[in-house]
Parts: sequence; structure tokens; C-alpha cells
Amino acid sequence: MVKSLRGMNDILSEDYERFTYFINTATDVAQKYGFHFIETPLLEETALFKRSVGESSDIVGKEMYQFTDKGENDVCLRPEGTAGVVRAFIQKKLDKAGGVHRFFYHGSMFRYERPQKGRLRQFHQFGVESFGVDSVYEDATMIMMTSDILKRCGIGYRLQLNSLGDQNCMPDYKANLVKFVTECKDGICEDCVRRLDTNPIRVLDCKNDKCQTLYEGAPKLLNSLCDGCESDFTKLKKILTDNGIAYEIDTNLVRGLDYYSKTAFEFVSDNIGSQSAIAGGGRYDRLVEFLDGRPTPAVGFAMGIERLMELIVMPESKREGYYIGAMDEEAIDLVVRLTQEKRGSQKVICEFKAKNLKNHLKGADKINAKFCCVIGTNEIKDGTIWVKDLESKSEKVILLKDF
RNA sequence: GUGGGAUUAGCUCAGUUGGUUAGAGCACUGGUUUGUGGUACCGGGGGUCGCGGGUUCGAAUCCCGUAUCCUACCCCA
Repeated sequence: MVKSLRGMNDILSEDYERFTYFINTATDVAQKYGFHFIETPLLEETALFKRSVGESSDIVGKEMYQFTDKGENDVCLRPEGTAGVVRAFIQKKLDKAGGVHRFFYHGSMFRYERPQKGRLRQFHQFGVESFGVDSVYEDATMIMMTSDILKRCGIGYRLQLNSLGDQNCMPDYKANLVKFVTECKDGICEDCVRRLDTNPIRVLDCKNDKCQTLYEGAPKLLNSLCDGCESDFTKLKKILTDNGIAYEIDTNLVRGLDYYSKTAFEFVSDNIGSQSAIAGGGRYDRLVEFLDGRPTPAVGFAMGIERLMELIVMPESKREGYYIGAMDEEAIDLVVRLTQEKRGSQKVICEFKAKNLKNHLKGADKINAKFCCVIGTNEIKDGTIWVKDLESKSEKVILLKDF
């Protein structure tokens, strides 16, 4: 039997109900915040991700579905959504047009990782990107929007907050940190030695106790911010507090993608295992420029839909639509015709086999229909149809022309 | 990529030291004398026990390999 590839799942039935419920809810919130839908290709030039996400990241370094297409292009399936949106933004010359542009998207992302709970090779993200707004109010708005979506879905979370600094303060901090870690290099774990090379900031959240002890005296990111970053971060905290958003400061919170600066945030859940990050984002003021656009401030976030699926509290499902059936063979054609007419305005399920009333009621109940409509010998004779409301249990016989 | 656990019906799982035709609950389907649903009772269909080797008179059960899932690490949404 041919099976789906490892880490790639089908979404159907109840999963699909939850999936679309989330997309619809998140879309509604995004539109209320003034964001517009954008769809970008699943396949992009590999260079796009090398330049944006960064070659030092694991995502680009070892997790991309990368191949050469029939036109000899080096391409890959997108491992995240921001790069494509930024590329589209520049390609449509919106950077030169100026002004504010706000987008949201959702779709499949691909990373060749070892699957586990909350981690698939093809997974789905819902994300938003805002271009042209320099204000820290926009950062706060992003966080409030994420919070709104989660709340609307009945999902509890903790919000972790950090500032990564900008090109004025980050390089100095990184140099200081590398210097500090290099001095105690003999005591640190293998992973940290590697991180020192690839992504030094990541040593800070190493899970190894020995490393953590050594890093106790390490320089702290938040203490090294320049004046601009410092005051923005203070302002951000105030805005969130004013708007009733609780947060925790996590000086070790680091985004895995190279393009982030200043505000970084992550929403985590304690109920879904070790892959606990359900949403993450931050500011990326330099990315448009990196990708050859005119310098444009930007901020965004993405949510992992599969991780949210089991946390979503679905509204109670209500009885809906019509079930139509016949008790006599000769009424089946009539019943099919009525079904087609009714479908102009209603959800209708038609049973093609003649059955007794009891079985029709069972069938209508099983598909959660609101009305069970049946035509038997009496109805054929009178030109009527029997209709029962399965909620109120009231029933009536009406003329076909009034149905 | 590394370590640990699992894999028996559509689903959740039993299956006693290896021994006839592998079971249950739920789900599905039909019936309980012919026009009243969700509950009750009775019946029915459905499994080459993940896949491939091996040990044995005999394997769902023991051994090896492999795939997938779960889980921790790693990474991240």
C-alpha cells in the first residue's frame, strides 16, 4: 500500500473542522486589524531563504527540501512564510511606493526534521507581516492580535518577551558574549561549542545544567541595549500592561531566524509537550534591505496550526440542514428533485434508499440534521411532505409547493 | 541526526510460561410484525496480529532487520 510520506499528514473529518475553524477565526481577527490576505508560492529560489533566514540557522543549514528543477534552478519548498511575503512586497515595488502595508497568510511549510508531537515535515502556519510602521505600538498590536486569536479559540498561553537589540547594540553584545563563552570553552557542552560558531546567542538557552552554571555571569542582552532599543522595550511593556496583556521577560529568548531585531516574543503552551511554542514573532527592520528593497521597518508573527489544533475549544455543534428520504420506491425520484431545489438555499442530505420512518429518523439524527423530511404513500396521494423538527420534536405535513 | 517505548478489527485495547478456527467495547450494518430518532434487546460483516527474515513439530507471543508512530534531546511554529 502506498502511504503518505513521513511527517506529512492528511487533514480530514474532525481535524478539518478544527483546522477551518481556526483559519476562519484567525482570518476574522486579522481583517478586523486591517490586514489583507496574501498568497505566495510554495516553491521559491533557495537563495531567498539563505539570505533571509540565514545560512547559520538549522532551518536553512539542514532542514530544507531543496532540489534542482528541470530548468536547472536551485529551488526549495518554503520552510517559513516571512521570506516569501517580503520578496513579494519588494517585487511589487511596495517598498518604493511607501506607506503602510499589512498582510496575513496561511499555508503549508516544509522542514525535513525528525517528526514528533507538534512537529511535522509538512505543517501549517498562519502568519501576519506589517510593513512601513516604525512604531513600537505596531509591535504591541501584533502581540495583542496574537492574543486575540488565541483567546477567541479558547487557548491558554504564556507570553515571553525579549529585545534582541539592533545593529547599534547587537554586534557589540554578540562579541562580548562570544568572548565570555570562549573563555570558559573547556567546560561547555558539545552543542554549545557548535553554537559558538553558528548562532552564539543560542548558548543562553542551553538545557545543560553545567553550561547554565558557567553562563551565570555572562553578559545579559537586556543590559546591553542601546538607548533607542531600551526605551522602545520599556514602552512596549507599558503598552501591554495598559492593555491587560500579561507577559514574562525572558532574557534568553532568541529567535531561530537571523532576521529578527528589537522586539522578540513567543507564545507558549504548557499543555502540548516539548514543542511548546505555539506562536512567535518580532521586528525585522533590516530584512527588506537585505533582500534588495528600500529600507522598510517591519514586524510580524506566525502561529503553528497543528500545535494549536488540540488546544482549540470548538463551539458546540448545532443541528443544521435537512434530511430528505422516501418510504416508497416510487417517491425516490420526487425526493431527489426536491433535494436539488432545496439546495438553492439550504444544506440538504438525500437518502436514495426507501426505508421505513424509523430508519429515516435514525439516519437524520445521525447526520445531525435539524429537519427530517419524508414522503410515503399518504404524502404521495396528497401531494404533501412530512417534516419533523428534530430539536423541538414538532412535526407537520405541508403541501409540496410550500416546502 | 542521537536515545527510550510502542505497533493486534474503522477506533480504544485484551490475548495467561509459544499450542486448535485471535477476542471485547465502541463504530458500521440489519432486525425487534409494516409511519416516529438520540437510549434497550438480538443478529451480521470486518483482522495474512506493521512489513521482511530467522528459531521451532507449531509464532500475535522468542530473536534479527526494517518502516511508522509516540517520547526525550536537538530545533522551532
